[in-house]
Amino acid sequence: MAQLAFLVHGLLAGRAGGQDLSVIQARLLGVLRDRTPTMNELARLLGLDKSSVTGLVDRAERRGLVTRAASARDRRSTQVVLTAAGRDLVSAAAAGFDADVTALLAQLSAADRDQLAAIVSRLLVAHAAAHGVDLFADVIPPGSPDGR
Amino acid sequence: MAQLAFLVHGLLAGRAGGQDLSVIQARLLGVLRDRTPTMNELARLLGLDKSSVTGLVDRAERRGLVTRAASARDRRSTQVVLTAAGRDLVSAAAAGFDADVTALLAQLSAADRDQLAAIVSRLLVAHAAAHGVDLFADVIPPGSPDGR
DNA sequence: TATTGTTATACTCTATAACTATA
DNA sequence: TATAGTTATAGAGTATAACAATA
Repeated sequence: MAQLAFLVHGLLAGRAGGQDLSVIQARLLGVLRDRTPTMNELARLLGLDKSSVTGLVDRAERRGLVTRAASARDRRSTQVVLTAAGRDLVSAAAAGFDADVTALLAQLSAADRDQLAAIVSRLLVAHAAAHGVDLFADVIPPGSPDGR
Repeated sequence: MAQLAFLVHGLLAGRAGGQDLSVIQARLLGVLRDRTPTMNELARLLGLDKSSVTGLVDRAERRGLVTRAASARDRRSTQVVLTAAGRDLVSAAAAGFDADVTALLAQLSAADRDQLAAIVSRLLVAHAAAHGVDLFADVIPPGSPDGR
């Protein structure tokens, strides 16, 4: 299991790196694909301290991948928004990662592939049920909106 | 697959962190459990630049987890050796990780567990065969000498 | 000349603590 | 007072380039 985890993690890191992104930068952009959270929410989503998020967003903004926008409702808050360039980058990384996983699974028989998908799905559901509810709903790594 | 990879990776990071180890420090100690490689070999095993390994070993040595020993055959070389304290630490982390994986898999039926083990094993073998030979033999994360 | 390891340097990533502005 | 975000600071982890010692 650990070997598999390292392998898949390595595929992700490789595809992120192909776009000159670290894994955490890729996760940041991935989270922003369907949300415009505040800095605080981003810290919770990524499991980081808010000061870490400041630096993370600073570097992404410097590269033109995200922008900060003033919040309308609370003048203390800042919303982080993905730019078109950022969206292109994360989409390319996600597509590559999906292709990698597909290629990896292609080495199994169709029956094995189906079995694996079913068992892994049961495992994740059981784990989510055993621990808090949506442990995963908000921490989806880029390239896996469909759970693949 | 990505969710599972993140989950297992998180278990590993948590158990390493429980011993005040980063994942890379845990991998360093894990690699040293059955080897006394040179700095150069360590760089290859961990996939890092040799200058990165210098810093990694410096910090581990400062904590008394590893020692540097002059190589007998080549006076340019340094061999890195796990101390008793380092061995205790990595063993504790490995045992905890194994327990976590066992607990995770316990949520599946025995039949699913067997199926999963068989399929993952086939997947890793197929991947290793498709890419260079022992891609994994030398990059075993701590806690998984048995591939579990 | 080539190789082993370290050093100098620079950057990313992370956290804690102190601070500013707003609520 | 409490919260949102930034800044100051410190440290781990990483790489590139230059270096010393040895082969």
